Amino acid sequence: MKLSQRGEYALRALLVLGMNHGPGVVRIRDIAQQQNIPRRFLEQILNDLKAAGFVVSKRGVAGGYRLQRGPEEISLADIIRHLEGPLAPVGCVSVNYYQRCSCPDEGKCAIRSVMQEVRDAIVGVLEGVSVAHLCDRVRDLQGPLENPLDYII
Amino acid sequence: MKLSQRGEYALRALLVLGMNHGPGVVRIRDIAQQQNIPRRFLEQILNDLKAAGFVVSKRGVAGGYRLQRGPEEISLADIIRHLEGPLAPVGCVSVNYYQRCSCPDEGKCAIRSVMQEVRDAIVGVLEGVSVAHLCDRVRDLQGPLENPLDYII
DNA sequence: CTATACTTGACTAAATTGGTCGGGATTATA
DNA sequence: TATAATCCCGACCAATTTAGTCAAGTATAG
Repeated sequence: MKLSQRGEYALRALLVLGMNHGPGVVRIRDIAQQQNIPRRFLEQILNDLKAAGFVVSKRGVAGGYRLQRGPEEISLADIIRHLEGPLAPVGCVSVNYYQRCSCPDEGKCAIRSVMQEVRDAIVGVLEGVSVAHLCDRVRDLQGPLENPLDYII
Repeated sequence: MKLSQRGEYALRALLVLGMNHGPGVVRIRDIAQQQNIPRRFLEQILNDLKAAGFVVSKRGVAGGYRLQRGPEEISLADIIRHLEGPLAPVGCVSVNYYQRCSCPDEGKCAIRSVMQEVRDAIVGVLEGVSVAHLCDRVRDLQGPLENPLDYII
């Protein structure tokens, strides 16, 4: 698993939406400014996240984005799988994006058995962290803030 | 961490060299045939592994390759780091290939803290497995063989 | 009506991936 | 010493991915 720039931007955007979760909606422009993400690129990314059902949008003047489900219900594993494809280091140990490899017998492939362990280790971490958890970490890491709107991500 | 085709070929080649470790030397051609790797491509890869000090070569008629150090002394982490760069999913949590990211304070970045855990999980597995361990796994997975030269990788 | 925001799809430059190829240097052995 | 086998080295190439940009369209609050 490797996180591309696009993937990192997506996580940051979702985290902002998580921190501001509620009935209202956050503008692309604000996310882009706060997180220093090229605006046009972020448009593309959020559009993709919308198509995938992670966020919903509202158009027009007071428009913007909001998480579709609650932040507790979105795991980093889900997000990254959608953005980057397999979490596993090789296709032949991926559960969601399995791809047979060229070795004659996968059951007896030593390299595969190690990669299996790597996959499990990665997935173990990422399945266990939701957007809500991420928000908690933001609060923990930053301690008590003077101005509660000053959080950094 | 994602393993490219090149990386997988390299691991397979090193595993073959591990299985045949001794004073002698193994020809590129044999490795390529046994593992179904394009010969010219494998030349390139082994050359790289040689420059990195994982293997040594002998030129001329009875030439070939052999591991430079003992198979117990080469960890998969070392190999993959050399072939693919950082094991970490993002540069800002990589120990050996650290790269500062754009967030204002890494110490307070929630995403980074998760990626740190992912990195540790990956490294934990790969540091713990050497080429010798891989060879053991090959033998374990394949059980008692009729012909001891018939092992598959 | 109009300014603001999201929407859609095309486009692009640069880097990475997965190789191929030609020819040169070295060496065991006949 | 000739020669065939083997490694060595650098250039080259096509396809894919990555990180964006851009233009023009659609919806909507005020």
